[in-house]
Amino acid sequence: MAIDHLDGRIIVLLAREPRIGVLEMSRRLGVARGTVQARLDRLQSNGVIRGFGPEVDPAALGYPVTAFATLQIRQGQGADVRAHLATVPEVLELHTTTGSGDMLCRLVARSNADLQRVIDRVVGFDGIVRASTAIVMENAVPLRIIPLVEQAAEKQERA
Amino acid sequence: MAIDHLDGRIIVLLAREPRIGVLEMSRRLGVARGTVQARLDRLQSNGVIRGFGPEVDPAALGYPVTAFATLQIRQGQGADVRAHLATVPEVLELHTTTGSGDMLCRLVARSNADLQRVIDRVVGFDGIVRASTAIVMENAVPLRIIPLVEQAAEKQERA
DNA sequence: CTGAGCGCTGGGCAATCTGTTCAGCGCCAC
DNA sequence: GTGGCGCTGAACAGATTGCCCAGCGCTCAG
Repeated sequence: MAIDHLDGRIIVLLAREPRIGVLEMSRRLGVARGTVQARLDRLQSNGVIRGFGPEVDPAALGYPVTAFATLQIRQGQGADVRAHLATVPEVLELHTTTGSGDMLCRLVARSNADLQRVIDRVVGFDGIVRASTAIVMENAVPLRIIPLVEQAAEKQERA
Repeated sequence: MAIDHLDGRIIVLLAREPRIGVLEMSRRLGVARGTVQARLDRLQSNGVIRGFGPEVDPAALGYPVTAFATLQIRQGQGADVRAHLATVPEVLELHTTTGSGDMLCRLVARSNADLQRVIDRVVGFDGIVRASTAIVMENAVPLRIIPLVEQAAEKQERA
């Protein structure tokens, strides 16, 4: 659960050059290959590293428009709404939250016009009372993890 | 830019079993290795596949709390705010949006109490007028791409 | 103090995969 | 009909992987 400095360097290195391989990593980090291998195994079984899935760019797939929708759900319909949204491919992510809304979801669409279709499909379900949508204009900070990893690694100079 | 059915199968396969390797993929898909290799190269240079960075779980790093904050920015301070937020490790993602707020960011924290510290740091900056935060209770649909890839692949039975 | 457990090192092994190249073949457009 | 393009099936050397081992230093419990 806690990661030390070496773990941090492994993750950062991996994030910067994913195709790098254990051998090359051990060379760069100046440790034995077995060590890197053991650390990686541990990080993966710990769940710190979930996997190495391909990062697909929706824009390159023809879905350049991203939006966030805040949904208000009718009492007791949460499970149904979740199931409904899970069937919509354009829903990339869904969270239930505290606050003014009840759920927050990330959507993509082929165009602003197409976004209307997606939203209609999302909210065209009985349990959803209201939806408020914010279209993303610029992704100022793309999803990142390195700074957090570095911070976590520093705090834990060996668990 | 457009992907066909084979591209879709490659991506889906890769998403399900990231460690699979080109050779094994070609076996499973029933095509020649060179074909898979060429497709992969194309997908990557197209930008459809950005990379294969490790997926790190913030919760396993000691940051189990996720929240979304909607920020209102003082006119003309956008760039400064972006730069400020980029320096906060707990800010995993930042978008500028249309709608009631001006920016939407994803935050993580070590606890609900720690979230207060993070928010203070985020909003403790001159250009930010107001922040409204929603704490994530459940990640009903984790960030996913497969359904979208499948849809994109079906629409394009060979570009 | 002593012994056990643990992590890292440095080495070695066979098996596998990668990057790359080649010729052949079907298909489409010009 | 000819060229371009994509896929196949094969080959090659080079590199990497998964796995195992003995040795060594450190920490902790007895």
